[in-house]
Amino acid sequence: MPTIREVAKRAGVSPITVSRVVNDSGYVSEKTRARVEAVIEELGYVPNMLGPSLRFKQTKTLAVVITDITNPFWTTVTRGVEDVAQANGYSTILCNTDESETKQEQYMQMLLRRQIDGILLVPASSKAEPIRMIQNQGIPVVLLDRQVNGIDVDIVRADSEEGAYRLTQHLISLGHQNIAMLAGPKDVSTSVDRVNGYRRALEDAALKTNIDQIYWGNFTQEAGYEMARIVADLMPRPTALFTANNFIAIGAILALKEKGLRVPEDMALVTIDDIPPPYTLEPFLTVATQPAREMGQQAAQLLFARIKGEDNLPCRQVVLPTDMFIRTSSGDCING
Amino acid sequence: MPTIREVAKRAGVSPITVSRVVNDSGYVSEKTRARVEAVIEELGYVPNMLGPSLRFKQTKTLAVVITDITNPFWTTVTRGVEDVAQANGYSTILCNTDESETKQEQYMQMLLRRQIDGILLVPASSKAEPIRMIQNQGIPVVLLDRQVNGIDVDIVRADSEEGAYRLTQHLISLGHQNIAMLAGPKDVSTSVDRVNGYRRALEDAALKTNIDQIYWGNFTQEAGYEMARIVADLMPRPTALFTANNFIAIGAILALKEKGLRVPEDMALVTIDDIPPPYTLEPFLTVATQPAREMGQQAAQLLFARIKGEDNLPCRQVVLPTDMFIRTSSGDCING
DNA sequence: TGCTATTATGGTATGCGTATCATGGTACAC
DNA sequence: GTGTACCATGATACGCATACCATAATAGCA
Repeated sequence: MPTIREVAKRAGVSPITVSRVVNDSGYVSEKTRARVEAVIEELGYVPNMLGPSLRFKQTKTLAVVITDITNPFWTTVTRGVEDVAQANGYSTILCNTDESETKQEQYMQMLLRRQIDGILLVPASSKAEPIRMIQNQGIPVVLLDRQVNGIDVDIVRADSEEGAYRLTQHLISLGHQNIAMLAGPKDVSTSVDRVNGYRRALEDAALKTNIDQIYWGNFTQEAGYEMARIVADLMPRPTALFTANNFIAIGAILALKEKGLRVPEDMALVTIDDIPPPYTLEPFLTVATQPAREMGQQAAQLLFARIKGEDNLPCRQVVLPTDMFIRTSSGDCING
Repeated sequence: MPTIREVAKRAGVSPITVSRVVNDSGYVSEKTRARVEAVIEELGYVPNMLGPSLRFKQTKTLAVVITDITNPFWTTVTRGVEDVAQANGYSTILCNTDESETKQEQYMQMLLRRQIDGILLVPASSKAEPIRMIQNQGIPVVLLDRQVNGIDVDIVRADSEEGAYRLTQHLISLGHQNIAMLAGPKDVSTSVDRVNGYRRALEDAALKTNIDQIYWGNFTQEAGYEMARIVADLMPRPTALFTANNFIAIGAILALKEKGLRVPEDMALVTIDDIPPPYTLEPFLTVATQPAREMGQQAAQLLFARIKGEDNLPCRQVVLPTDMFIRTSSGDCING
């Protein structure tokens, strides 16, 4: 690995001249440029970023910290981030917390040591402290998808509340009066938002919201399975299910099937988040989807605004609309 | 962002003493340690890795370069890499090439500039040149999943040939004599391996391999759809399909359905790679799966061996067995 | 007491690219 | 000839943590 000095020596110029050739900055005569470029080629010189990074305190690196790297939703968000990062000459480091606070904390330490320029974070917990810690270090942060109370911070998220509202409204418009909600965790903002949207739709339709119709669980297939088994045995049994994400939906459908209940004939079903297209034989879920890639892009843009010095602006909240697709799982009008 | 010097000053010691406290190395009296730790806490000091990275030419960072970040197979491989990296105190940078040689090249440049310690690469092309370039820079590389001819390099992959052999054999054992293969690209080694396994099984069973029964395409749903449409119209129509991966399988099933053909009644089907569990309502594909996480782990271990100085050892090839799951898509014995 | 081993601390040099400032040359106008 | 603008190149210093060597104090032992 030759250094700029070796290249300079061989080309008979000073290191700074090589630097100018490499970065296409300042004045260099054509003759010198050609000679230097020849030597660079010959030695296979690649500049070492660490020098300038150390000197000028910027690594041109962002971090994206997500909660599940095997979930295409998050990796699609990450691609959105990369779109913008690359356009700005930045690279991204991707970190996977598995929803663990401890892992998140470890990654934060690592990222700070690496002098990362900014962090895009899907919080693994609803605690403000870890985020405050980063801010105290002077590192810009933008939250993705999940809100955290008690802290002033930029955030980009989808309008879960509105998406849930519309899905619920759709079920109501089909004639459903008894709709159960299989929700995610109580301490994740998107989960709460979806419950709120569901509630608001019921209230607007003057259907009494029965608190017992809301089942708090997890964003997993297993949780969906367990919750749906309970709902299936209720008397009277709800005629429709609102599941808070795609994994819950799949778990729920499995449980219903076991109970001999068909979707949508015996139980209509709507959900947030689609099954990734390459894995579905036939899209059948009526869903509200979150614009993953755009979320990543917008979040990265917000982050760059901060990095480039808009420190004093008040924190912004970007809320993107969901897309709704009415398919077969919600069934037809039950009164028709 | 305080530096070690500021901490040292405030604690009334030299920077090197602070370093010893932080890294728990050398001798430090209990009294001094306590004082330094208090100051570290007070100032929120986080060591800057860039200094030592620059000085000692190691960044404690690996890169994983994959071809599709939204494919859970690759991200699971990545988790395997992380398992091992973390245990060794290394971080990983994840790069996504989208199967593009240009993107791969750009990422390589970036990684070299960052003085990455080693690279785990899923080659976006079968060309040896990009890999040789990295090796020339003295950076250890281990290939993942795909072989590249004409170059001496470590590789970790699954035994696609054997997996394909067993799947084909299974179809033959069920009585199928006319089995079509919907393959991936001709220039990706895993694709070729799978075709070879299929051929070998047919030969061993003394079934004439008809070259026209092999359809080369892409590892995508669209390709699977197109190829299956052709096969469905053949006269005589094959009684079984071997699809080279899960996306091709799904595309093929869709096409067959359109043609009014049921799986497995009218057409048996086997494939390599499963549909990720959280997205299947019911696993029904008869598959040979590749041990993604283990592949990542083994590859990372190989890489660390190189990083830690086993430079002169000959290149190794780790071939992991596939797991076979016989489910409903391959159907029952057609002669029974 | 004198010797070595152990404990505790610090000074200096190092790695790499480039911002900043400085130097000197050429070309052109007046 | 002088002044000005531009072109071309270089010297120096900087950022941070730590390996290496040096120093010094104390403890242990004959």
